[in-house]
Amino acid sequence: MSASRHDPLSPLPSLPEVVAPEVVAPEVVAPEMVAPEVMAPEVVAPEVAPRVVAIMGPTAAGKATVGREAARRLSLPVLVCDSVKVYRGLDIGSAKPSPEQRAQVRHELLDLVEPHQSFSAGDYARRAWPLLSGGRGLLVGGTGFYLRAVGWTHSAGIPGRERAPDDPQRVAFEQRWQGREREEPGAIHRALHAVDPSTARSIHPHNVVRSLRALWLCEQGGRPISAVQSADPPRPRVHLMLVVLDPDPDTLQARIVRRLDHMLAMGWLAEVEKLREAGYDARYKAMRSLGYKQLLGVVEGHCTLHAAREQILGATRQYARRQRTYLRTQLPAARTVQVRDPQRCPWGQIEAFLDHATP
RNA sequence: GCCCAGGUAGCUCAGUUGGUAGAGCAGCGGACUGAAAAUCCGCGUGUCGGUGGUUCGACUCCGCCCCUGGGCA
Repeated sequence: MSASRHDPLSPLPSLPEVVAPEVVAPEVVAPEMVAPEVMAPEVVAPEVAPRVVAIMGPTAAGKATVGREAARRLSLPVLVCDSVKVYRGLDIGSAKPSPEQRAQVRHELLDLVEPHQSFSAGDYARRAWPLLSGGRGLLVGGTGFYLRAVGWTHSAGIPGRERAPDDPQRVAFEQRWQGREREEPGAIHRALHAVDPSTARSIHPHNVVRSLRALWLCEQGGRPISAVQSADPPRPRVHLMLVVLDPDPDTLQARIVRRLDHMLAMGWLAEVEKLREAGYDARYKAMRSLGYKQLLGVVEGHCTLHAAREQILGATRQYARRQRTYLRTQLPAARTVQVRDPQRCPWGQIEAFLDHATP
């Protein structure tokens, strides 16, 4: 079971905290054991892996404020880890830092692409790695999946993984299969089961997005993706300290409501109108982000602003819950601390972690 | 005051000829290998408005009362 948490090979490992120079890291695969194209080119030896503090947490937890304070204390730029803030023009709804805040503290990994462009976790990781070359890094954001892409190598050597979602060949492949799925529901998952039973078993048959993704990877790799993955399991590439901002539920709910109303007062709806006038509608993934999708409905006259506000609130709570689950279960950092009160961040621990073993 | 239509899960509503209830949304939990603010999965005891009656048995039939719409005065 490649993607199953029951497979002992599958859980993400984290780097050992102390690495003596003579110890050979178990994660580093001997070159003669694998074909060159399967080797992850970016594998780093543990002793030179960057030390990264990631301030993560559910939406509206107050990450940005803590992140800026951390940046000042640690003299590091904020590397924003957020899958919506990478889009230009999605400013108010994604709660991007203001120009004043950007003038005070350096922010990176914002405004990387236009809303019609595709952008993946891999793209994000490739942009983030050069910014860690100093050996220390501060990531701040809510997209755990992007942090995972930065912190661990994944499935090196699969040709398809480098192809963007809007690659013509990939688009043709997906359209062909989606057509078949419409005629014959379940066709994609059955096809996946035929070529890669163990991956198919780890994906629910109704999850067409992931089934299709896996099928594409099998097709591109010319063999089951589960085989590729077990030959090349994830390896940690940074020393990660995870600081999870996790306010109590009532506080978070109140903050979510307050922040949404603030965004609306700042002109979020006008921002969506402007984007739509520029041709960006629900066809584009960026515009299906939380809140943008609902406000697009208002702009197009399908629903009232009042109704959209209620829907956004509900969707935001659900999203916050998913974030908390992800951070709790999917990111085995070398060290994890939970912070209930953003005023009481363990700065001493964070500084000690960053300084430890830094050349 | 009279007539009609309703009162069932937090909300909107189903409930066939009587056998003590179930959908959607909300809520809660979970999965996650470069589409992740996406995608997907799981979780349903609620004085069936109240009360008296008919019945072996009432959300269901009958009486009275209360509440909410609409209509007539």
